[in-house]
Amino acid sequence: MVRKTKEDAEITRQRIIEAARELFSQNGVSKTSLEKIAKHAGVTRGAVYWHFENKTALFHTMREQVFLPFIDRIDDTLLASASEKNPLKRIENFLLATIHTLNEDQATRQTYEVLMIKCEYVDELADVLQQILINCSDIVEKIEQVYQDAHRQHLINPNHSPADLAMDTHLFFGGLLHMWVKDIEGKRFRNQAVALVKTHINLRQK
Amino acid sequence: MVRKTKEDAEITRQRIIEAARELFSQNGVSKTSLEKIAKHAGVTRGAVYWHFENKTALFHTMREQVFLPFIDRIDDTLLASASEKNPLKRIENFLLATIHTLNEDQATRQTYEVLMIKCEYVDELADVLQQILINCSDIVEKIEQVYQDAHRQHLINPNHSPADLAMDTHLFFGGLLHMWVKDIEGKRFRNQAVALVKTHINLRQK
DNA sequence: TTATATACAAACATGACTGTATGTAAACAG
DNA sequence: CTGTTTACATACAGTCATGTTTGTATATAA
Repeated sequence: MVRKTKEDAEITRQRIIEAARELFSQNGVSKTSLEKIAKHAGVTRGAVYWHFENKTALFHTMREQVFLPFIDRIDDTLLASASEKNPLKRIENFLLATIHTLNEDQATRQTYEVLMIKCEYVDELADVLQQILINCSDIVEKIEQVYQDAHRQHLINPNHSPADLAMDTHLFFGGLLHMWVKDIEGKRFRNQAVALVKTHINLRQK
Repeated sequence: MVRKTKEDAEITRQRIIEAARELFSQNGVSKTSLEKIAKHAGVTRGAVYWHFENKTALFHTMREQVFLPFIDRIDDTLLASASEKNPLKRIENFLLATIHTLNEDQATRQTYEVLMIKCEYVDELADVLQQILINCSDIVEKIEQVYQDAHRQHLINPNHSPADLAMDTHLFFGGLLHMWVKDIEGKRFRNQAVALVKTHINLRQK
């Protein structure tokens, strides 16, 4: 039994990605060989090299599987004024939704772990950093729009510019995510992440 | 010429550490072999193994060379009320001093880079994360003390607890440092890091 | 029905890195 | 002045990862 149907092949491909994600998050990207990934996925390196050019390509695919859907969902929670009228609440909900996904979805959690503390951004991965920076800029812009809403509705201190608030919130949340991921035992940050977000938003209120 | 005096040996040791730091920050920890480090330091692997047990030990030494002095200096800028009376200014100065060191001192800059985006926290390095978390807790505590000062002096909104403000500031700064390091071209964050710090502190003022 | 492309497994070739063991000349202690 | 230790350089052994090539059974298209 060698040749599989297209559906079977797709399943194999997914298995390889999952295996890579798990092993990356357990042992780091560099210390995870394609041999180990293949074995963990129940195939040989032949299969891995068939579906992916090399380990770097696998890494990119793993990242995209979590981040492309994430980017798509941003507008829903952040900019959808239909569901939540209060702009500050919308920002809060956006941040809380991310925390919630991290708590509930193992794939997302593992991927964040790999991206933040279990890979080295050099050579082929160096340009991922630029991608991340661009993504961040986009998010900051969107948060700024929501703060402008809040400004117009006189919900926040008029002395503070929406741009400054947005950047400050973004940096806060970046820091929080990093601490969340680093706090593997979960006793210092993970269990109080929600409270920290609410506090941060509360600091904006007049 | 083989045997060196103690001073010569210490110079060799320092050269090896410097070489490691530079190569780590260029190519990442995993892709930097002890052979390359030795060559870059003008010695052979024999010298490296004489001075350090292995690459992990070298990594720890590199980290400590930057962080032990950093921890020592914290109290000077942050808690020394003699030099700066205004608590909010003291926090601002502390953050700005760190940015300043990053801008001026190449060793610090490279070490931060390695620690944040060019190493993988697995196996022997996993417990470095715990060290980092403990350090962070200490810093948050100290910042909280300063915010308490500010609270007593009625410099900040009395509704905000010093503990919340301290944690928020710490997370903000963690996020800022990460973006600072990732922004290698320096056009998105590095050049406006100082302004971002000042804005953050301004947000606290009544 | 058959030719071809697919989806892998298996084998091959190569190189790099680590750790250790050994050699050695000079510094240093007595 | 001599024995010992120091501060390395050199040589050796073993493991492991990568990329490529080849083999092959079968799905699929024509």
